Amino acid sequence: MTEPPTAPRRRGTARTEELLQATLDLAAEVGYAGLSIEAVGRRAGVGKHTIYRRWPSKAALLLDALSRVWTSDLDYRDTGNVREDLREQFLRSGAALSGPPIGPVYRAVIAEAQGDPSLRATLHERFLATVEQRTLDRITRAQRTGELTADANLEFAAEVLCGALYYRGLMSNRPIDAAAVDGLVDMFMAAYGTTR
Amino acid sequence: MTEPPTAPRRRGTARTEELLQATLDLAAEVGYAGLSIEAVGRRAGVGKHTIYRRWPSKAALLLDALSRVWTSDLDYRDTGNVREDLREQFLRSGAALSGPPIGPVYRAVIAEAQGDPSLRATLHERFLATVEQRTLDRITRAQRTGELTADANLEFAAEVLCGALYYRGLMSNRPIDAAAVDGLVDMFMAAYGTTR
DNA sequence: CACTATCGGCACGCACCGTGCCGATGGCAG
DNA sequence: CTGCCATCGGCACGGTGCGTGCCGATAGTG
Repeated sequence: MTEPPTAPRRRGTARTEELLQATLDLAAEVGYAGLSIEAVGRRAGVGKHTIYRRWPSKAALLLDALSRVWTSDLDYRDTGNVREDLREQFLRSGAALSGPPIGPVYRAVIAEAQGDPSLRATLHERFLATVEQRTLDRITRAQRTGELTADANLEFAAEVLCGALYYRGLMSNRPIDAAAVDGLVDMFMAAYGTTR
Repeated sequence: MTEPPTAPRRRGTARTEELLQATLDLAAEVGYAGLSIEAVGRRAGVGKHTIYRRWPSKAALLLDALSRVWTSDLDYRDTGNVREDLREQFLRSGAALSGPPIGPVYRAVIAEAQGDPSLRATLHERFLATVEQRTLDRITRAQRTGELTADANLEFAAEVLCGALYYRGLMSNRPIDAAAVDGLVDMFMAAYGTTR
């Protein structure tokens, strides 16, 4: 993503990796509060200019840092049981969302996005839409295997599932625990499941 | 709320109202970007101290300003048809969330809340929990009239409904249009509706 | 009429953003 | 090996906003 494979590979590339890692470390240590460009620069022993040469804004840096640790939490399992796969995935995503470094960085991106519609669009495209898509893929497979009804509108269902999860994790202050995930998945399965 | 009926009614009370209104006006005019304490003070012709004597932080001011225009959008109708009542209410809430002054102020509160867990709790108690409760009330009535199945877990359902709505309105950049609301309500009714 | 709380105005210290300029450093071409 | 030049870290600047402190002016109260 941030690193073109055939780039001229000057010493800048290594610094880029260090800066992204420093951002994540900082998020893990001091949380959202300390996630400023200056703080990242201080921690990495780097002038601000070195950061601004790579990312046009604080939000861009945070987005890149987020994508560094985010993708690993997106792979749904496929055991043949949708209910269990969704449950397991939601619990895993919920735990990742709640803790460092993903939680603080995600929160920082959301805070930045509130004042910038284009950033909000980018956030949605790069992360939320991806999560929705993976969810849609999984439940579409379930529909094909007969676990879900054929006439279900799964596109909106995927958005509702992810939306409810992120709402609880990032806007509400309640934990994404087993009870919450069960309530969510139960409603989904009650709506579109074939095994009553 | 902010104005006790039997307050000693010094000149301070009138200023409080003016300041809340100035905050809302500012949100409607310049949006999220201009929502700073200093800007509110400038607009109202008021020293910052006059604001800080009333609210301990920027977030507290925004919360009070929000509750000034928020309550009017919470009254569900009860026509005897849950699906239609939910639909109508979600479309109305969605429109309110998208435009000024509620939209910008809400976004500002959310941005502030990302860095302050206690503020996040307050936001949830004062607004999100209220919305969920009203929704729960409405669908509980529907359950009693037989429109919804008796064994449905409506508490989580209410959270899912509101969560999906707020997710779309505040985190995603997609509009809360009829298609989205229909998809949401359809899933809910498919899960717990009795009229198949 | 005097008293006192509140007022608007101004300034401060702090933090951060984003930019400009500097001399130093290190990788690459010749 | 050597010289070149992009990138580097360091520093300073102007701008904005937060939250606080101090000032003299003002307006309600006793």
